[in-house]
Amino acid sequence: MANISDVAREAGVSKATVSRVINGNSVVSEEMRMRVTRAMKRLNFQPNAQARSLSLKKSNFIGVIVPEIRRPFYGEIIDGIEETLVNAGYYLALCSTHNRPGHELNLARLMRERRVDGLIIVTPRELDSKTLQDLADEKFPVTLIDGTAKALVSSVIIDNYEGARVAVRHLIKLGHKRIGLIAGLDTPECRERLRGYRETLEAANIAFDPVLVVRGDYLEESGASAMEQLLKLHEPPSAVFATSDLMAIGALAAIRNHDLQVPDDIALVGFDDIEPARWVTPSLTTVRQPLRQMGEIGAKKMLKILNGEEPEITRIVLSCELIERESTAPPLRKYQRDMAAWL
Amino acid sequence: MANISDVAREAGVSKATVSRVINGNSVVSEEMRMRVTRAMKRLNFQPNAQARSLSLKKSNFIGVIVPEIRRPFYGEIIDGIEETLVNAGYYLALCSTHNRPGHELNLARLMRERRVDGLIIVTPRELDSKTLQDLADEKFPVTLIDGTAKALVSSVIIDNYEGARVAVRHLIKLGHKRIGLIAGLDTPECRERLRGYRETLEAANIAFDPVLVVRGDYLEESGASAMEQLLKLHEPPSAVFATSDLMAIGALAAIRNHDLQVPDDIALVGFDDIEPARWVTPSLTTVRQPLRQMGEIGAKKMLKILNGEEPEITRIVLSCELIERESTAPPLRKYQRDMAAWL
DNA sequence: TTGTAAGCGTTATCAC
DNA sequence: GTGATAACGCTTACAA
Repeated sequence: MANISDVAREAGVSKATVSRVINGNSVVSEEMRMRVTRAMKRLNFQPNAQARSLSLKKSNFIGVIVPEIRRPFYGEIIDGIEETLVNAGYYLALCSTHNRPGHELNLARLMRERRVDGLIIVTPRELDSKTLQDLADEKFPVTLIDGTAKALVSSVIIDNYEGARVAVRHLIKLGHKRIGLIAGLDTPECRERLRGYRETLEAANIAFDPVLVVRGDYLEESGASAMEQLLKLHEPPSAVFATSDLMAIGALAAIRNHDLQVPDDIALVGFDDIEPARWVTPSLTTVRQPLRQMGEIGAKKMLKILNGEEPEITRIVLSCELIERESTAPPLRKYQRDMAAWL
Repeated sequence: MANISDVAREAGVSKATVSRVINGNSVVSEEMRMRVTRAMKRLNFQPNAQARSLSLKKSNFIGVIVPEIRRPFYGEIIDGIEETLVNAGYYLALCSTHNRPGHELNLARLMRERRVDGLIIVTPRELDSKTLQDLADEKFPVTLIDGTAKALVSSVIIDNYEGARVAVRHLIKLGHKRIGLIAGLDTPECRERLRGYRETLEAANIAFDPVLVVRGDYLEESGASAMEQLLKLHEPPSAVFATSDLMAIGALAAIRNHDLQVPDDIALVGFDDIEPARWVTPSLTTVRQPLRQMGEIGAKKMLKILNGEEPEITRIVLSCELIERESTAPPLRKYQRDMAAWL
């Protein structure tokens, strides 16, 4: 493949002139410009962005690290990042930890060697401070999406506490008093949701009952087995708040296996609002996370740091929104059953 | 950040020696190795992979171009690609066309300037030959997943004809005679599925009725409106084959809106077997595409080309598998209704 | 076994 | 305006 020297020779000018024509920032005479342009055409010249990066000390690549690519939850975030970065002339170096905890930081080092200009890490976990702090100390731009770290890096998260409150408040308002919680991985995010759950109950004078709290791993299967546990209870809940839609979908299946109905026998609220939440029957009432927007905001923050506009560390907290669908209703049936018994 | 020269100075050796220690291929005396290693530690040296690439004329980046990242269909493929490539020491430069037809080739040029070592293009469409052929002519490694092109590049696709046959045969075997088709975009892939549909019907002596074929765009909404059209027919189908799960899910909603039941009033078969196919009610009978595997195989082919093992152009055709779930059944109800009328 | 020096393909700083 | 020339940070003949 032709390079600048080839073009320079072909056009009978210096490399410097060719470079000026390519970048179009310096002044070049019209004649030179034509000669160079024509030579580039003839040789089918394509500039080597890699060499350019070496000289400029800027690769225009941003490393993006996610736990998993295929999960729509992350796909949505990545899509938001991608669109924002590409529009600004950056490229994505994407890699996945395949859910290995702590692997983010290995990948971060690798990406760093690749000389990415910055790093966007998407994770539900709390990251070990050391490596991250090293990066921060070197003034290397890092942005965290969905995760937390003690290190001084910018982050975009949602208000998990408030998200949980909204969900539980909704159930309480419908008349539920015995409300189960299917929690996710033991992450700061989920602890916040647990706190939201607990405090909302207590604010409504409903005693917190640890037996109603079961832990899953955010995925479908764990939702099903958590629900199984709740159904085995002496006094099962009339409503359940699952801290991910996937777990809610699993719970739905478990409930159905017991020949019970959602929402009449058990009301169900999810979290995330991934697309399939609309597709299941009954469609899921859930707490929407602005996933795509989280990606966009994280990417925009990165761009600002890269442009030197806003080097300060920010912690952006987005709020969630309750999406009411068919999986929640007042605890009707039970009353009806009781009433039927009275008559 | 420290570079090789810094390390060389710190260790009191030449750059060449440092380089040798880093790459570990040449023989270096134990003493030198120690001195260099210690110097690297002291300076917290991280080699610049970019400069290395420039020298080696090899970036270890593979460009991956997809229509959309968030859609599980592509997510699954990307995940397969990612795992395979990362295990082989490569990195992904990912970008999305955001479904703009033809945009693949612009991105291909951009990635090429970035000096990626190869390009994996995921697309349902037939690509314009010219640009692709240019790349092929330059011996630039390109692999196509799911798409086709007249140009001479390797590709991984599924047997769409056979996939459609399997689906339609299943419906015929159940006793359906009036079978609708919700087709996707007008791509070679979908034309094959249409052909499979048509020829399977004809092989069973069922006349092909163009009124039963409606076109969608593979997405949910289009499936719903296509189904609406089919339901408006004077004589609606008793079974429908949708060429994507997303369209099948849309169709499901439309059917339900008309107070009809799946599978009793209308049986439904999808295509793809994305995760949500299992989650909807009734769960979808569908034709499984080995998505992850397609990504893996495409990536492996790329690795082989890169290693010079298998430069020939191959066209790998994977077969699909029918996954029977709850959305298909014999056209029972109708018979029952007719029988009821007789009594 | 180690060092010297040229090269990878750009950009940027100087002169002219 | 244009052209030498020195970086950028690494690898690799070739020499010693």
